Amino acid sequence: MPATWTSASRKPRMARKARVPSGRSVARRGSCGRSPPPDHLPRRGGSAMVGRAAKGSGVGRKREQAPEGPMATRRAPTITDVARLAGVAVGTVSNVLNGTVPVGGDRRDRVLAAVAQLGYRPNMLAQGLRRRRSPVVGICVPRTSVAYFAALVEAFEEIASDGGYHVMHVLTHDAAELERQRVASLLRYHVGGVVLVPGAEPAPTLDMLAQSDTPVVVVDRTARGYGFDEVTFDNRAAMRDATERLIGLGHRRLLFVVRRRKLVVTQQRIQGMRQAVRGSGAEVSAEILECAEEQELRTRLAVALTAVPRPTAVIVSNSTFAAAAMRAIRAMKLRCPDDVSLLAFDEPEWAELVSPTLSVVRQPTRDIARMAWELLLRRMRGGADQRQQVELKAQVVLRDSVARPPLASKRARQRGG
DNA sequence: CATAACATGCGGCACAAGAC
DNA sequence: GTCTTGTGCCGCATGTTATG
Repeated sequence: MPATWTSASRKPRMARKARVPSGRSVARRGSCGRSPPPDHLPRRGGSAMVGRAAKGSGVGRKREQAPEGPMATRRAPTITDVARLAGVAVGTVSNVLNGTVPVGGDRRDRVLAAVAQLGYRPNMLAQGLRRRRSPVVGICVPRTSVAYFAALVEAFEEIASDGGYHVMHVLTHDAAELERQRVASLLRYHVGGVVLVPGAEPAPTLDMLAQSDTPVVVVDRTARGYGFDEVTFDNRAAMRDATERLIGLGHRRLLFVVRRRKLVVTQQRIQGMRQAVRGSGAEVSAEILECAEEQELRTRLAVALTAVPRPTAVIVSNSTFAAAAMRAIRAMKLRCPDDVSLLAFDEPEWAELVSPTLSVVRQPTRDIARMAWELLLRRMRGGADQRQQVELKAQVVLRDSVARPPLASKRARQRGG
């Protein structure tokens, strides 16, 4: 059987073969023939029966013969129930609720009253089926413990919701296989589109998405060679700016703590850091420390900060690392920023609540979400032709956790008298 | 204009028929 | 008896068409 029947290929209902002794086939035939099936056979309702059911002819599905009211049948009320209670056609209910055709006066009031009385909520799966468009879009991010991803999901949900869509949200926990599984489950739900923040090894997931017809927008990290629309921010420039600001304050020993060195964004940040170091003309050491988890970071950062000479400024790649770094610095009885400065990519809500307040690279989260939504919507509506790549700017916000390094501030005090 | 009737969308499932 | 293939039902909301 073809996956889709076109109107040309679809068999007329009357012409369908009724198989005996298949009870359901007979029932179907009875329905199509517009005469009630024998009483001992199951009856199929369907909208064709609605008018007669609405008029109380007593012809309808078996379940329609159950006691009236949703509580009696323990199923969610359908548009048919609303129509029957209001004494109008199903199409009229649809027209009232969707405003497709104006329905006035008493009928409209009866429909709205029936909706309220039954607590009717349109079935989105059925709507999607009929409209050939899923009202749900998927967003897949590595984790929501990172403030940036949490904010991204929140902003995207808000924007998509304003557009009449719902968001199904999955997490990959930075594991390639989980990422593939989670995205596969989104595809099984036939979401209308997918926004993906890819992990370090996204090829299987991206291959799968490329083979599906689902519109995709890749966010935050690039996916070269796949032709997906992309929304990123300029990590290289952001890191270059941050590094230049630190060097400008007198820092000469920098430590960049990352979760995954392999990530494209991490590579870009490292490049930005090196560009700034080269451009400064000063003798600056810039080390990279790769830590998979927060506990590992606390241990290894403690080791790094006992080195002689120790780093004077630490840059971390996200908010959970920022919290772990603060703990490590405190545990070592070091002072931030007097002994070591701290700057984080990502701006958690607590950045301005802690002491010292946290310096950050602020990602344009809301703009990223809005742009991702616009691109996805364009793809879902079939209006997109060429691949779009949008790169937004991040902003370095220096607060109390960044200051001149110990030696530089001593010299500055001496110069100042 | 308002309404009723009908057709349609998709995929899982049950079932019949045929092949082995 | 088992497996494969093909057919049609079922769920539900809504767009389209015919009718009053």
